[in-house]
Amino acid sequence: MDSEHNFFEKCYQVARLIPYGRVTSYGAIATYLGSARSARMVGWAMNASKNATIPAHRVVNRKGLLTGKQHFEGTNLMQQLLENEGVVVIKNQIQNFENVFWNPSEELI
DNA sequence: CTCTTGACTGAGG
DNA sequence: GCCTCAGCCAAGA
Repeated sequence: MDSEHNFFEKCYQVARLIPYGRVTSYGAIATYLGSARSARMVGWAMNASKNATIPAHRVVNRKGLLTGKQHFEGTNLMQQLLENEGVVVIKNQIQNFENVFWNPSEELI
């Protein structure tokens, strides 16, 4: 119902498709969904994703900054999760961001 | 219906 | 490179 192909559902699906040890940006997801200007909606969807099993910690802003870490438990849980996957994070900033960046519009078909 | 908020992004100074 | 402003779209009060 309800539009199984909602913006929300799409966000969730893409988020689930993010490979292990990779990260992407809100804008990249929004662009892949066809709404490049709706990056905020992606983040907002992620907020609602708390009730779903989604690796939201793999989604950061275009700078590779963990802007959403504040929404996780604790203050460095998001960083811990990323480092656990091999992603180097220093002070909420993903190191070697270009290398771990995963673009759904390019790598996903 | 109107106003505010928000896990964003790009352009301008 | 950093700070600020404007655009964007959806949900809640």
